Formats: sequence, structure tokens, C-alpha cells
Amino acid sequence: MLNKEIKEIINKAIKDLYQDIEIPNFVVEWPKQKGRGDYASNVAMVSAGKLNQNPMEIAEKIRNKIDTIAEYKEIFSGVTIANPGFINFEISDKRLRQNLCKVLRKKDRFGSSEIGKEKVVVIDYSAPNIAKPMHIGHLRSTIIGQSLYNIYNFLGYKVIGDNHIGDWGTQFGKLIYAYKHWGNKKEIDKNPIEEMTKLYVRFHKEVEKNKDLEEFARHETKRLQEKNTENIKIWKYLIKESLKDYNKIYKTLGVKFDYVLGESFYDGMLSRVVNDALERKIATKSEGAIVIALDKYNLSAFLIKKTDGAYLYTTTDIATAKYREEKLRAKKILYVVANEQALHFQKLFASLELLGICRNTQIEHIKFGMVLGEEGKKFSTRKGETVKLDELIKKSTEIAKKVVEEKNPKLSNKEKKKIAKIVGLGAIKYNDLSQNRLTDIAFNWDKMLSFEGNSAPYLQYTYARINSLVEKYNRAYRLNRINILDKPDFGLLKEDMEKDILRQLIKFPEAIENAARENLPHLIALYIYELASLYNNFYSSTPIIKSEMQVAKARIYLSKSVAITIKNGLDLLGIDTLKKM
RNA sequence: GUCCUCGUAGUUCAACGGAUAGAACAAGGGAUUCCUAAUCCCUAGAUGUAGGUUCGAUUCCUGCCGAGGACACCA
Repeated sequence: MLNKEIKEIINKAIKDLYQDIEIPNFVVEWPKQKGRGDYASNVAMVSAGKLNQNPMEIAEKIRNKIDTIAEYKEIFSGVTIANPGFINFEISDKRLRQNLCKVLRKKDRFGSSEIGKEKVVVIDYSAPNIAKPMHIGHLRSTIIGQSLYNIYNFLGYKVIGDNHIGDWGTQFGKLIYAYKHWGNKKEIDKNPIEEMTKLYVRFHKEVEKNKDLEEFARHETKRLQEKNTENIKIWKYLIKESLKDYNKIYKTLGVKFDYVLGESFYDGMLSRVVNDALERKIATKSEGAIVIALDKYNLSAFLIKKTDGAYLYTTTDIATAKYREEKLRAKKILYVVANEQALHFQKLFASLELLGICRNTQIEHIKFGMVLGEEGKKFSTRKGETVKLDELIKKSTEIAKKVVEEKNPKLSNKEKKKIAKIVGLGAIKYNDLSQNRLTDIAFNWDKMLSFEGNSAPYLQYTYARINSLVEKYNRAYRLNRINILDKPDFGLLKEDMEKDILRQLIKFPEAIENAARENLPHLIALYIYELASLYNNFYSSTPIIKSEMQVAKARIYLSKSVAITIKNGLDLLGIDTLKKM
């Protein structure tokens, strides 16, 4: 990666100049403004104090040092300094052309690397609660998780995607009670989640009339946990049916998991977790329950066993971390879970530290903001305001269909349907993934289903456009019988806009690495949007096929490499591309 | 009371402590005898507030104001 290369060059230059002086951390970054080179470093400014010299002088010295070394001439066409001490690097045409060849050679592997080789990353995402519909809130965890999965995978990590479904706990007592009294198997088979939700809602209504139901439900939960045959049978059935519905959505979204280890999977390990913690005096009794005190961390206690003897999701989470560390050999665990649970994870991580679990495993809560209703408040499930995921997908696809109909009426109906599906889904995913995950998303139909501007369809359109351009070019080739094996001459790419595109292309691997380091997929979205934007600008102002033959050839290859990069980027976001739209 | 996230243009969002704070949508103007106009170009428009750290702060720290959320026996 070029930024790392430059960092090393600077380090070497400093070593030559100042011997063993330790230089503070400095950055090599992409300058925001045009005309400041392709990379810039603040090294002279951050080390001015330490060296007791004027930053401009230091910058000058480093620049001169770099200038004297022949091999660097290949990389840079210019190294300049600017007030108050920046060093700006301009990448040479040769290097840009080499990178272009690399894109064309590596194709769908362009941007990939081996930096994660041998390292296991467990990513915990989606995790719906059985018997509850997946709504727009689950979308974030599912989509962000899947994208991180793709990104780490592309960087050579061994990634394990785990869907930690909520298939255990007190809600099952209620559900089992409701099923026994009002359940209808036929209806559930037809519409699993919908019917289960009805049972759940009915239970809550009946409770208001008869408080005893709470006690009955608790009893059912207890019997389930004691492995009562009938309750286990109902429980298994409810899970199986729920998963049917979830899997439909996952299939549509193109989301996959390596494991679906729900909370119930860890049930047998819970007593050991608690006993172990008690023996080691990390956990204590408190008001009849068992807790891990976290005063040391300035946090309230972590409750791991209830007064009635039942375990909680807290206990499960400890067992899960232990399992992932010991059995899955995770070097890194990412919990893609909403920001609302930040406190829970703080306490969980503190508890794990006390227990000595995941000592050598990096654990991180990948939190994300909420999807807010149109009034800026949390979507309330009770008021029925929630937008269900399947409805959202349906609506988006319908709108996309209308747009295809309007833009491209000549296509066959089959093609239109395919395009509508991919465009509709892409728009939904991009709406989420193009935004920094920490900020709340204000839910807005118009924006979510916008097919213009900074959106997935814009990127898909750019890709499709290049594709048809290349096809047209290939046909022309056949007609003119030009030798297709002639090497393109990339030296002909001399226009500013062409260079801008080449400069952007060289940064793709860095964009992916940044996205992985910060666990922020939107950095990739940002990157490909910029690339597509540069390309569309170029496209609209410069003839490609219709230019002189050799120039046309070079421009076609440039276009191809843009298409490759856009596709690779969209793939990482889990968004499909189209040859035609 | 403790903790988490956020406060940037009319709206929705960017900006790893860097240089002239970027886009998109909406508004106004323009581009199609030419490779897909789901496109491109131009115009106008913003860092809640008061301090601190720094050569440099939208970014880090503190106070205040504002929005949303979580706070043991649900997950």
C-alpha cells in the first residue's frame, strides 16, 4: 500500500538525517484539497518540538533527502513542501500506470490482501429474537455485520459469522403458554412469525385482565429449562418455524452465517460459568441473586443468576465469549449490536476481564445508532409504527420496477424484474452502509428509496454504463479487425480527468484497510462514490470509443478498471451489480 | 444520579488533530445531431455555546444548552 510505503520512505530519510531520534507518530494522508499532491505528511510539524527546529526546515531537509534517492524518482513525480510544514507527494505517472495494470490483472481480487492471514475473527450479527418479526432495526446489524464479514474476508482473515439468535429465556414461557391455550398449528405453518406475534400480543392483553398469567408463564419457562418433553417439543417447533421466515429474508438480502448458535446452545455451560466465578470469589451473592461486582470499573454490578435460580442473557454472553475464545480460537470478536446495549457490553467486557476470559482476544462492541421514526423518536413496536423488513424490501423493489419501466421500456419483463430486485435492495443497503454507523438514521421513505445522487443505483448505473461501453467497443473491434492483442499504451492517458481517476484507483486498498481498522464500511461507500463521480465527469466530457483508435483503447481499459473497482467495492458492501439497467 | 451516541447548509449525511469544512436531496440556471440523461456542468447556502490543550480543533478535554437511548432479576 502506497501510504505505508511513503511512511517507510520518510522513516528512512529521518533515520539518515537524525540518526536515532525517536519521531512521534505522524500521518500520511490524502489531502482534501486538489493541488496539494496525492499524499501529504505532517511529520515535520509533529517532530519540530523534539528536534528543536523549524518545521519548514525539517520538511525541506526530508524533501531533499528523498530527492537524492534514485528509486524514489520512480514513485514520485514531485515532492514539495508547504506552510506550515507539510510535505506533499505527487505520484508519478509511471506508478499510476503500474497500478492500472495491477487492477486489470487482479480483477475481482484487486484490493484484497493477506494481512489477516491465520487470524480468526468472529462476527456476531443480526441476532433476531425468535417469534418476533425482523424490522428495520435488525437491518442495521445484519447489513453492517455482513459487510464487515466481507471486508475481513477480503483481507485474508478467517471469518466466522455467527447468528446469536434469541432462542431462550422468559419470553418462551409466555409463548408456550399462549400456544397451548390459543395456538393454531395450521396458521403458524403458513405464516410463522406473524402468528407467533399475534400469540405474544394476545398474551399481553390477557395479562392485563388476569395477573396470574405472569406466574403461569414463569412456570412454563421453568419447565422448559428443566427439559420438560412437551415444552421442549413446542419450543423446537417455534424456533424451526421462525427460522423459516428469517431464512427467507436472509436469502433475499444475500446474508450468510457460518454458525447459528443461539442462546440455548450455551445453556449447559451456564452453571459452570457461575460456579467457577463463585469459587474464584469474582461473583458474590447479593439480595439472593448472584452478581459480579464491578465497582473497580465504576460500573454497577453484573447480574448473572436470578433469585429464582434462573440464568440470564448476561450469563449466556459470558459462556459465549469463552466458547468463541476456546473452541473457535477467535483472535478478535466483533459484536454488531445497537448502541442501546453499550452499558451491557461495558459490563460484560469488564466481567470477562475479571474472569480472565478472552485475555488474548480483542473484543469490541460495534455499536450503531438507531433508526428513528419520522418524528425523531425511537420506533415503538407497541404502536405498530415499525416498518417490517419484508415490507420495506417489497416497496423498494416496486418503486425500482417503475423506474426501470420508465427508463428502459424496451427490456424484457424478466430483465426488468431482475433489475428492480437488485436496484431496490441495493438502495436500501446503501442507504444504511453509506452512513457512519454511529449516527442515528432518520427514517425517510424518499431518501431510502432515492435512486439518484449518492445512492447504490448511481453506482450500479455507472457500472452498467461502462459495461455497455466495453461491449460496444468490442463489437467495433471485430468489425474493424484490429488486433485485439495489441498492448494498450497507457501513456496516452494524459488528460487531467484521466489522471484523477488513476489517482483514485491507487487508493482503493487503503480505503478497505481503513474500513477494517475502524470497522466502518461507509469508508468504502464513500470511496467508490467518489470514484464513480470522477468517472462520470470524465465520461460526460470526453469521447471514449469515438476518440482516436489507440486512445480509445487506453480509455476503454481505464473504464474497465473503474468498473472492476466499483464492483469490488459494492461486493464488500453486499450490493450486487448489473450489466444492464 | 451514572453511562452511551449525536449536535455541521432548508433537509439527509461526509471530513484518520491538518491546509480554502465536502457531497447528495430540495431551490435557481444550463448541457442530448455524440459511447445508457438513473448522467454531467454552474449558482446560492453550514461547524449549538463558553473556555482549555495545540504550530493548527468540526475532531481531543471541561462547563453549559439541546436531541435520542440504556441503567441489575427481559433480551
